[in-house]
Amino acid sequence: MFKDAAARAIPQRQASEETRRQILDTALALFRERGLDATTMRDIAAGAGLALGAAYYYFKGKEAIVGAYYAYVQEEHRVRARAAFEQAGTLRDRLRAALHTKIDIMKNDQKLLRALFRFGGDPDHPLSWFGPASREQRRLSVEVFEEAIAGEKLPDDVLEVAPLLLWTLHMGILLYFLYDNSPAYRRTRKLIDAAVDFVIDAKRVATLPLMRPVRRRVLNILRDAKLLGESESARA
Amino acid sequence: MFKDAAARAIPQRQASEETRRQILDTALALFRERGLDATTMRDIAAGAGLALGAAYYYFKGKEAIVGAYYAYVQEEHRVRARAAFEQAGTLRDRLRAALHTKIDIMKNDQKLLRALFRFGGDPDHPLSWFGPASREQRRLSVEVFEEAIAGEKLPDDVLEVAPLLLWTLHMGILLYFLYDNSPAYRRTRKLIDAAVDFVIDAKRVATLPLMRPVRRRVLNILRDAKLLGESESARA
DNA sequence: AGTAAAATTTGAACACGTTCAGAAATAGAC
DNA sequence: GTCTATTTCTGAACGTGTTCAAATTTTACT
Repeated sequence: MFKDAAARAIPQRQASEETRRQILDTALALFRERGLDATTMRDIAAGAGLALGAAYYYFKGKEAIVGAYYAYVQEEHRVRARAAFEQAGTLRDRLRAALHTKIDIMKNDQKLLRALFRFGGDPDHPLSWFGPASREQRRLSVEVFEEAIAGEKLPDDVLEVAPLLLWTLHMGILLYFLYDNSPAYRRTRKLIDAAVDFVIDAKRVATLPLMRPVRRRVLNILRDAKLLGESESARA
Repeated sequence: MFKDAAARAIPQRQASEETRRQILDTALALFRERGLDATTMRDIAAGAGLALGAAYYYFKGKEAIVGAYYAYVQEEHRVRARAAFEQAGTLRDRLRAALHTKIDIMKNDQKLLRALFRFGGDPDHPLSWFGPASREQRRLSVEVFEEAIAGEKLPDDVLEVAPLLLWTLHMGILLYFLYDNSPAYRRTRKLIDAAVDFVIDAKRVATLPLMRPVRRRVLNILRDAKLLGESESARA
């Protein structure tokens, strides 16, 4: 039948990967130009010089193309944020970089992102924000914020929730970005800076020893809600 | 041509409103049974004993039917929350009531709600969460939380943001509800109770005179982001 | 009752996303 | 070079949401 799974996973034709790219590039160009809904699979196939069916050979469907874009955004965010972290010394700089780089990547794709957000609420959908299907993508996204606060001296319990909270903030800012129609998304940029300043202050207050009981309460809420995995300090 | 606008607004046929109801009820029954996507407009029309086109005479499209359900949820929430407010004395009781009644209304429609959430991210969509098209619905929804805290003695600035913050919390809980697969949505119920307790505590801290500068900063962020309308205390 | 206008209903038609049976092109073995 | 299996590609076909011109029913008025 076939040699083995590993060998079979490698594309036999070098042209294959190129064709896939061609379809993806054509699709994204059309999405940006006319929007997701106004771009038909027939348009995409024609633009890539192929028949309709060929597009479905490379992508399971229209949403899968959007999914490929999403994966690109995450990977690019990782790369750019890390590069920025090399230069940025203070926590403020690192948090700003983590958020601004994300907007940098998506700044030309507001319409596309709006369409992507459609699938967020449905846990069973492969492109949901919190569902099991996008678990890996989410992990990578949270990891960026883990790295952003990596050098900080923080109590254990804060270390445990901080990345999740920052990721949530980041999702909120993304949502704001979707609705932002100010030139060059200046309002989103300002919101990021203001939000980061607020986070810095909140950190100062939240890490006071006095606040330990409050932190424990928040942790317990999140754990009961299964929003946070179990951990050592669970039975306190 | 016709008498006048007022007379014309009244349905000529009493049967008309009944037919509309019939379509809506059939649609919702099918949505609950098979889900939104698996239910076709042809199914709905057939179930209501009509031809396909008739369904489009009463509803602009499939999404409009979902929109009608959404409007029902809001109205029902208003009614139930107010009834509960009559009985509930403490702020804790009132906030709990405001949130629990909402879940009560939607508890059989998780799948439908997931489909509704699809449109939330797109500002141009009539069913978006924050867009101009759903402004009125949103106002009604925020109003419930205004009423929940109506009797409280609160500083002006807190009064200004509190309903918006509570509404945001409520949206977050809704999102959690969408993903909750615990029996009888017990996790969502627990989260509501815990979140309300947290809000009560947060209120206690946030209303301290000491916290006034912090409150002003938050207010300024929200105003700069246009998430809050301008007001008297804007130039402080 | 008769008539015209309006409201309601019909079902064919359109463009879309997706599927699929098979055709064409290519790779690998001999 | 020939043959076979695999990859790649084609385009017709299906079911969908939506539109629309036309048919039918009801209302309003004389």
